[in-house]
Amino acid sequence: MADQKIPQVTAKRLPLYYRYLEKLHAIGKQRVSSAALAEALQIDPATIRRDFSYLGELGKKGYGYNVNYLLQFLRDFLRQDEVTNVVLIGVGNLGTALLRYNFYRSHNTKIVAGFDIDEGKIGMDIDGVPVYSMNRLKEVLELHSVEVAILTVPVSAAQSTTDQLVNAGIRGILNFTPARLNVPSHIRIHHIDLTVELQTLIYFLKNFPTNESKGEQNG
Amino acid sequence: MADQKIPQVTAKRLPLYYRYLEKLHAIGKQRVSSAALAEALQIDPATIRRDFSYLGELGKKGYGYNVNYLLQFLRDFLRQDEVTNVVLIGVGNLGTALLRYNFYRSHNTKIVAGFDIDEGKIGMDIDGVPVYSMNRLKEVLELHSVEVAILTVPVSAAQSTTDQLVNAGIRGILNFTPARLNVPSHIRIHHIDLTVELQTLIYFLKNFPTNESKGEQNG
DNA sequence: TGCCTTTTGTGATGATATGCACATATTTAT
DNA sequence: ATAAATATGTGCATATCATCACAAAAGGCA
Ligand SMILES: NC(=O)c1ccc[n+]([C@@H]2O[C@H](COP(=O)([O-])OP(=O)(O)OC[C@H]3O[C@@H](n4cnc5c(N)ncnc54)[C@H](O)[C@@H]3O)[C@@H](O)[C@H]2O)c1
Ligand SMILES: NC(=O)c1ccc[n+]([C@@H]2O[C@H](COP(=O)([O-])OP(=O)(O)OC[C@H]3O[C@@H](n4cnc5c(N)ncnc54)[C@H](O)[C@@H]3O)[C@@H](O)[C@H]2O)c1
Repeated sequence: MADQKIPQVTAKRLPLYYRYLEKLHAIGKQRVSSAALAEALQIDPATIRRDFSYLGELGKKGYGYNVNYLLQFLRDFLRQDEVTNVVLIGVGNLGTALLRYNFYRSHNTKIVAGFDIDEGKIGMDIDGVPVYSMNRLKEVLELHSVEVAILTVPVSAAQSTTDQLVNAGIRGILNFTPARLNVPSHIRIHHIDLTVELQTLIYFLKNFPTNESKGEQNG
Repeated sequence: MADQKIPQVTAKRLPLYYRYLEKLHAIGKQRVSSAALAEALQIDPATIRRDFSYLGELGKKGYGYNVNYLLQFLRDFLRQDEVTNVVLIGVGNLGTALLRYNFYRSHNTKIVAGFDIDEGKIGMDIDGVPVYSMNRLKEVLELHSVEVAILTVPVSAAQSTTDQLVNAGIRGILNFTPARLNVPSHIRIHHIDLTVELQTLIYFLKNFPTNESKGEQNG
């Protein structure tokens, strides 16, 4: 498979394409061109074609892309029909919001459990997701075959919690804390630093008041 | 000023440096090398030196960087002593979490108001931040000189809300909805798509089980 | 003082990503 | 059937970043 060759930026755009194709499918659209996708997603059409070209020759010249075919292809490629179970550590302000949202409704990802050290939270059920004590971490991860954790604890608890996660066999962490986590090299970490995002936006506004440059890739 | 020449990625890392320097300052550290910063922030030391070099010659050979000096320099450069007022549209799950967090405690950014259409929410006070009806948008933006909005409404309301924001004179939007917003070219938008972040993490885990590659820059 | 060590700032190179521009293939209309 | 219109896939130029590697400068120690 072409997997090994896909640029990181492309991998980040594929879910975007997938989501939009679902929408097109839902309204009965049969075909779509890179130009139409470009318009809707605000990505250059050549970039879109290049992205798809990494996966194979998915389109037809003079026609464009068949929505059903492309959708199905991406579904397989992104393994959208396998449900991935994840857990969330730190059921506070942000953690609760993410739990409530859950990603399952529209996606293939499901938060199956929350964890906290606050006795008041342990035992709660948030929109169907149970909150456990941290000492049940390993047990629950194994039960649900969980390999990915969302980390929304206070920054002071970030490293110790991460150590516990690594110990319990996690492989990937989506880190919302500002901490730079130390982990063995086989663990993958993605950082989402909302404070930095906000500050960066403000920085650009203050320093490039008349913004002609294209927006960068965010999220 | 060197402003015009700073790469986007550097601009995103500056707040990171600033935050860590504050920490060093707090524990009384006087000097720091790019190697030490690299270790703590998990960024290549050459990248750090290059980043600083865009701002001037801030270090001294054989010595490193003076923490106080660098901190003060970045404070000025990032205008960390000017408070930037922002508003938040859509006081739901995510919006409430962001409001509660607020960025003011440790940063120069303050959410001064929330907005919603839900009658049950209008008039509320969330940790000191009032929630207004959407028809008071222009008035409140002007009162507090707000130019930046955080958007956390349902995706269905994203474009119409954006139009209202643009109309009311906003210049930058931090967009948490999955919608690709259409705005005049002078408006700057940063997207934070949490679903895509999670999916991308999972994609990389599934496809590169033994991850040797460095993690990319995320937020 | 003089020598060795440390560490910067940056030229050079390599890696990754974007987007133009067009040959090519296919559709659509007449 | 033929021509015109459409839209892909990709070579190539350009842009943006990351990192190596080292001369040069400054510190620190004997
Ligand atoms: N809330 C936001 O909008 C926001 C924005 C930017 C960054 N963040 C970051 O996200 C993280 C969470 O923020 P928050 O506002 O939800 O904080 P919070 O205090 O509301 O929630 C933290 C939760 O973690 C739990 N916790 C504490 N120590 C723990 C431990 N050792 N193990 C397990 N659980 C533990 C607490 O009981 C609490 O429920 C913080 O690191 C914060 O910096 C949050
Ligand atoms: N909650 C999450 O963790 C999460 C994760 C990923 C993405 N998102 C995105 O963030 C957005 C908000 O998510 P949420 O879970 O907080 O939703 P939510 O339904 O809890 O909150 C949305 C809020 O917006 C208000 N609102 C609706 N229409 C409005 C309008 N026209 N003008 C002003 N306010 C309006 C609603 O009254 C509600 O208070 C959504 O677009 C969602 O896709 C949320």
